[in-house]
Amino acid sequence: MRPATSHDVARLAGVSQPTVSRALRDDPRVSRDTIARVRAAAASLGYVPSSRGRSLSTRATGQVAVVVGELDNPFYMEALEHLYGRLEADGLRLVALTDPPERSSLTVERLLDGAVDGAIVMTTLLGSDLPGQLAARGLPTVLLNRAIDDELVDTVECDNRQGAGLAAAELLALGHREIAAIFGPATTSTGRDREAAFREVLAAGGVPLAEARIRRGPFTHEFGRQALGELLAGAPADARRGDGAARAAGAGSAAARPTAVFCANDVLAIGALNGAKGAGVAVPEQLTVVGFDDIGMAAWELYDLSTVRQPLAEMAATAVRLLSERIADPSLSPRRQRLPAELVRRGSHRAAPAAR
Amino acid sequence: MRPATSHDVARLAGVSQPTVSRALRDDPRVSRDTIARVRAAAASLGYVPSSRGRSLSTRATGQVAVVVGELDNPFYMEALEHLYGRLEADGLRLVALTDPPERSSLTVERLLDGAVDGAIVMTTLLGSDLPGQLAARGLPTVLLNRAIDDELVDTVECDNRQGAGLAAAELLALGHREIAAIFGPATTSTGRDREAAFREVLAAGGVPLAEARIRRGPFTHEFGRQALGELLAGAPADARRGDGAARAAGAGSAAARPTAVFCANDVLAIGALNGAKGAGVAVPEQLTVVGFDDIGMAAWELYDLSTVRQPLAEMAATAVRLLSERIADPSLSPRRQRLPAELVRRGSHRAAPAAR
DNA sequence: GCCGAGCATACATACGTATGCACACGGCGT
DNA sequence: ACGCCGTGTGCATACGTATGTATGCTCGGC
Repeated sequence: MRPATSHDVARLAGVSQPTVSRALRDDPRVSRDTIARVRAAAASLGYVPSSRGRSLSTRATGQVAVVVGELDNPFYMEALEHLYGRLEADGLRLVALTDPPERSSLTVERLLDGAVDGAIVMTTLLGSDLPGQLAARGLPTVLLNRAIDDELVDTVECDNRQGAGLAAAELLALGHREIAAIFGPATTSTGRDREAAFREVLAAGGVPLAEARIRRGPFTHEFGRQALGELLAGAPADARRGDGAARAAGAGSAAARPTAVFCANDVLAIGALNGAKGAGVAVPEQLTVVGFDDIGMAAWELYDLSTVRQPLAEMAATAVRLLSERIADPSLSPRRQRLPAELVRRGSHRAAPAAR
Repeated sequence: MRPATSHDVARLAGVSQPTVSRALRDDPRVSRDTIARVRAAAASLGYVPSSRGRSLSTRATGQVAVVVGELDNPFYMEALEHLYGRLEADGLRLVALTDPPERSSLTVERLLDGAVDGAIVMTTLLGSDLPGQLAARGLPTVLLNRAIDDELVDTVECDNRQGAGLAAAELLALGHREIAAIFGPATTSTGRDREAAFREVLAAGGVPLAEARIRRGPFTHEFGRQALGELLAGAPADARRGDGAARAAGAGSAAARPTAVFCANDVLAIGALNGAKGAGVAVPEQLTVVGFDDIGMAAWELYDLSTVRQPLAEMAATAVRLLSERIADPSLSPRRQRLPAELVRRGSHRAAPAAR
């Protein structure tokens, strides 16, 4: 019992297959009468048009790939949620794709095999040639939340430098001098830009960030948790996980315990909050924590995380708009949109203990 | 500049299109020589086989739909993660689909339009006819984590009754007598089964659950948060959100504050933990909280949630195995797998204050 | 009564790949 | 020298839909 095709419907309704195709799309050239007959036949056979046949014929799929990192990262999930709604409003379907770096060639193939009309990529690394490859092959592509230095494709991000500057200024204004930071990978534009701006504003305020007060690693909960433990223990910057000797040696050279820590995203910050709880350090009484993104969880009572809000809904809307425009007209030259960030003051930060 | 097709490759390599098709799949009937020539031509053109053309011809797509609820629910995300890996091992691709109940007809069409070879459905409601429809149309389907009463399709779930019984027994053993519960929707098998077993075991232990101590609602963080607030305030069971009069009246008839609350899943439990923090009630000193699922977040220090562990990795593996088997042989009769749950004792529960 | 206009439908074909089958070629055995 | 077989390739076609074009029909106008 194979699924019914438009030919089956045509036979039952006593018309030709093309007429079925037109009737179901309410083509004005088909008479009311025939439309009704075709619809009845289709319903009685439980006919569902084949998406493969259709897309083969029209060269369009109505699907858009969204390339994200780990699926269990709430930031990506919120982004997907926003994108889903926006794409749907444009009649497009979202296909989520994760991008394991070790086989990005597979990802490229999957994007270029005709299964999607366009791509929104959220995992771009700074040196990645994926955007270039996609653009060269004519696949409409938008980078979201991550940028590359070349202007090859459309890009939507928030102003990471401005946002990180807000966090730094807030810490300075609250009198913090013993400041630490958990940054993201330097291979990403978000990691690089947030770090650079945060350090610049601190330095301009006369409180340069010491290397020993910096941890740099993946945007994961576990790294935030571990990094905060190291910072509290005063482990030196070059102490790597599992290197017990270096860590022990570093403990002796510990500077004063930081009174504030900036985390380059909320996932790291929430990891840090959990790490603080594990280390018995009270937030905000003993430690100020500030994140970046303002994911939904940040507002939950147990975190109550002060953070730099990224306008994710607008960013998603913009990304979808740029993509739709480019699908409609692939010859557009690359555009870049940068939206402003905003500081959200909640309960995880307060004035430094020593501040007068 | 349109993407290259196998015809283009054939022309360049000086062979016929079918030979290209065979050469790229390393068909033994094609000579080493020709394979090399075809590969070179394909590479130089940047040829990527069209998934549409291929699937139209083979009637298979290598794609499996996974129907989940809200994307921001960490339980679904973890499930997707597990499923993704297992499907990949079987050479299958995962396509995530959310299922807005108000247009489940759209979901059905999307599943039957030939874009996927099978479906894993995690959102089934008890009375849903979606599984039946899919099965009737011959789409290999597996229900995961949710069951329906009819044996129409393959089903994989954990033993929700046994698991909820473990939680109830633990609370009784710890001397809790003032017990409350936040249950899931009665329209789901998980909601129904966990509630029924929890109540049965409590009743058998001589501590029947009072209706006023029960809240029943969606499996969301927000509902868990709100429900815990109501339970702490002693709001009556029939007090509905926004019904201020009923709530005020109920406050007078409040029984003793509960010493323990069971939540039908971890998302609700974490909502409850946040609600408790918001209400200034300490966990576990003043309130024991037990969840269900053991999602990754449950182990984070700030939650440290005691919960009933669902063997999600095994469930996912089983679901994929059943689906693969059914894709290979659609005539199999429906099977049902039920895996045991396990109590995970962490810091969110302890003996009742009054327990001797 | 004939012709043109306009409407409804059918015919032919394209989209890109996979596969059953036929066919050409060369080597070997007798 | 002839026929057989195995090997490598091409030919024809199928998959399901959409669309450009041709065709048949009806109706109105003169």
